[in-house]
Amino acid sequence: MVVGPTGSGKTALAVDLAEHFGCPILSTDSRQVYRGMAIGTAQPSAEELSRARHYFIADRDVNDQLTAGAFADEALALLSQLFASHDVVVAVGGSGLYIDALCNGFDALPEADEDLRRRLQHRIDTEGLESLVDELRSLDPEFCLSADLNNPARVMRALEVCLSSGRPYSAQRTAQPQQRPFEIVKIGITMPREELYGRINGRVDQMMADGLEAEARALYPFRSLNSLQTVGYRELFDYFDGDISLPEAVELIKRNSRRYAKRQMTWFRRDLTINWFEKNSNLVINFLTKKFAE
RNA sequence: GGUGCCAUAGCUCAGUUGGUAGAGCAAAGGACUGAAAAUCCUUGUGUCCCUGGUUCGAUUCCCGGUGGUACCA
Repeated sequence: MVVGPTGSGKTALAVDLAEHFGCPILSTDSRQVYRGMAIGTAQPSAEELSRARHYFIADRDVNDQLTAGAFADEALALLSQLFASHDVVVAVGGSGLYIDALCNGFDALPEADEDLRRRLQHRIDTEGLESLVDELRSLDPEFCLSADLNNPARVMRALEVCLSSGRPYSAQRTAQPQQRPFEIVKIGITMPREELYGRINGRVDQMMADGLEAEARALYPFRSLNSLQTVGYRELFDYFDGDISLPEAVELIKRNSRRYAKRQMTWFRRDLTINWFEKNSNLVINFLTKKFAE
């Protein structure tokens, strides 16, 4: 499994590994799964796609929302098939929660409930977040002790679980990693911050040259979908609305990509099972070959 | 060339009636169990342009310099 911040060169490394080990690639990216977002999400190029069989790349409509839990279920089912004919499968992507769901699994909590979420969101808009926090405090006081009660997404999810299961959220969380029927070796790509930011900025310019604006224009009607809450599109939607200029939108895409990369690094840094490498396919291949021989 | 104005955090600037300073943005650190490229939390020491003077004490006042800017020539 290859991880690392956006723009670090995960895709290229994954293709090299897949080619060397003669295996398919499973993407663990929450946005590259959608069709019509090839440029903005930096999906693998046609050339890269031809060098290895890819899964979870551009294989669903933007309306067909994938969530972390559903992804893990689908990916596990797929992996059990793939491992029937392959000793190795390369997974690659930067979505920390998706990776966690796949590697460690989630506790048996209720899934997202769209209707309930709409109602809760409406209450936040009309009564304020504090109203939900008060209710959550009565249903799950323990969770409120350690939770980030300023975070609407967290409060809503916790309340959603309490309401739809009838039990406190905190009582249903075990933080117990689940066993997987395969061994996971995590490879992380790292490089100096300055170099990474330079790559990210350059890649955004390249995306614009490749036609990101037209791609975003085509997705504009779907802007409210979760799949379009994505760096590279939201900023251009604001430009289409006339709220900002095109140069401003491009600058914001660069800044938000940098911030995204930083959040990814924060996430990955605490995973002590990751083996970190500078971007160099041969070193990684040597490392893995030795590892697999054990 | 002359005159006025400006010079403070990476950037844009505020401020100190003389007691070494603070906002926004950028940036950094962190959190994360079915929205996760989402969402949220925390963090401000900087030769206050340089030399000299006045003063117990100057980033602040004064002389000179340098750079920028506007107007006049």
